[in-house]
Amino acid sequence: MRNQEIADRFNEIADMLDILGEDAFRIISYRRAARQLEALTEDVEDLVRKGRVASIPGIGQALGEKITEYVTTGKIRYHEELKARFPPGVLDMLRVRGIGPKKVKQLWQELGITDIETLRKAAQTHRLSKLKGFGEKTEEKILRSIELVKEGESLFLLAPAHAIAEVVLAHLRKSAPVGQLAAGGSLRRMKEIVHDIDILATSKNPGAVAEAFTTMPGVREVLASGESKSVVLLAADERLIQVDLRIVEPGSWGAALQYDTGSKDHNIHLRTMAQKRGLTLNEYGIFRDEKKIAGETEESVYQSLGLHWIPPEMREDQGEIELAAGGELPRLVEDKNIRGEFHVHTNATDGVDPVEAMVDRAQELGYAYVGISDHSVSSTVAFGLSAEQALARRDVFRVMNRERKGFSVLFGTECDILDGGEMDYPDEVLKEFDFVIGAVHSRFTLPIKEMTARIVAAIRNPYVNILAHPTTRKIGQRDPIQVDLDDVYAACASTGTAIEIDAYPDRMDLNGTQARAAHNAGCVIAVDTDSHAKGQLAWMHFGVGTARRAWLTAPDVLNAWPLEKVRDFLH
DNA sequence: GCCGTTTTCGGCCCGACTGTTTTCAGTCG
Repeated sequence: MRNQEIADRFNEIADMLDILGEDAFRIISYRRAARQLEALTEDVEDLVRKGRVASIPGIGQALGEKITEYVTTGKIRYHEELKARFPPGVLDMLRVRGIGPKKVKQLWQELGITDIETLRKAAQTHRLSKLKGFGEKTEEKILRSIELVKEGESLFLLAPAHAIAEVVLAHLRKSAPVGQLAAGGSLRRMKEIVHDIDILATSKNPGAVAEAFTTMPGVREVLASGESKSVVLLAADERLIQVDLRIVEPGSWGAALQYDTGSKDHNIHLRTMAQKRGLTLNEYGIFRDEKKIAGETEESVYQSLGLHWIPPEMREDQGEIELAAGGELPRLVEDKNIRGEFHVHTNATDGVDPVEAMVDRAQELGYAYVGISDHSVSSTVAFGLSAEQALARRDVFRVMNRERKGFSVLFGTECDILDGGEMDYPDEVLKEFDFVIGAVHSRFTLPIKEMTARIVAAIRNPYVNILAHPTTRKIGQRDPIQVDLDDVYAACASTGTAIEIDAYPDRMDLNGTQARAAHNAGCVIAVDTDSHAKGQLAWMHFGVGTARRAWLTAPDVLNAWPLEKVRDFLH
């Protein structure tokens, strides 16, 4: 998959054209194409082979040719030519908050400043204030922003970001005169990575809400503060996360929530639709000639455009608006549809809680069944069990099943897939389990052909029921393995092997885009938490959110099935 | 640079906050 590489180059081209002061709409086209490539479910190389790149929205003749050029030659000549005109470091300056393309151009051409370090020194010695449009405050702001750039790119996992948002919401509910209150943005769309937190409130006294917001505990920097919008940097998990607050009148709640939730492309699509109908859509409502015709609820906004309400997780402009227009939106899986899960560890291997505690929690969550799947022998760092140790636990499961009326505990294993695709336990051991999860935990750097063959071989093992965390990525720590996911999906579909959305926060593997492709290839999806402690079973909410980003319905999700049907599938 | 039940040319989503300006450009989302 080279989608991201091409997206990065398109974004760089856009940055460079921006600094050069080229036509703004051309720049928008590059950025939009980059976003489309990042969200694409298919491998762009496949599309090139099939001559279908121009089928991607926002990709026409010129960008299609550049994509084809990159796929065939590994570079884009236009990108290289542009880049040769820029000293190294110039584009980095865009990462400093408050510095945009116009200021970069001024700094570079009028003062010869071409990197962040020189910029810092120039600000300290007040050389910047000589420039038109720069003043004392701008210098101070630049110095502070450079410090913040060093505190790391803000990349937050969904689960912790969700927890931070809950704290902010609780604070505002307690200490500010708010009416309605919610988090929007990519958090509400359940993206596995979020860069900031968007909070939306209604209030009759916006000033007081903004005051409570900008002075709440943990605020390190107030970046903006006005009657309708405030932005702060909040210290959380030993880093800084940007939190935006927007305050509107109750009558604009729905329009503002819709606006704040995004995605950007989804919103642009809606606004274009509104425009064609002679309407204006903004965060305050839908207007016909200055007269507001909708906006109090999200439903009213969508309805006035002839659309059904679209679940936030689907709002990526990937065809959901067309479905909503035809009344053909899928009925997405919900938390309450989940009847159990399969990927749960205990203190028999690397979990912290005993099996009884994990099962208790599963019952408290209202599940009908839970599968316990501790590690196999080769996972030495996870204290994997020998075949004898694993099978010796069967009696414990028999007792639990006798004692717990109306609840079933399934006896499983998360069995390593070894280098050549053979399983870590022999078949005569695997057949003793109620279910087997296959997983790669070693040799992550195999070349794509070997890795694909290895995983497909495991999928073809008749005792393997579920493929766990298929790409083995750990967000921010380990890249995904090189594997042909299309081959993996095809193998899973043809053998009746489920494929997993592992909802462990730094895995989220498959992610929504991939799970949608797996589903389209005919795979059954299992949503699991990979819990290593009882509190982690609650992460199912984020797994379900990811399943919803994949447009899955309850019948598409293995653990939303009744137990009898699950047993049939496992057999 | 893209795109088309008003268009193959002439449009392109819409608004808030800041700082440096005397009415607005730049930045950000």
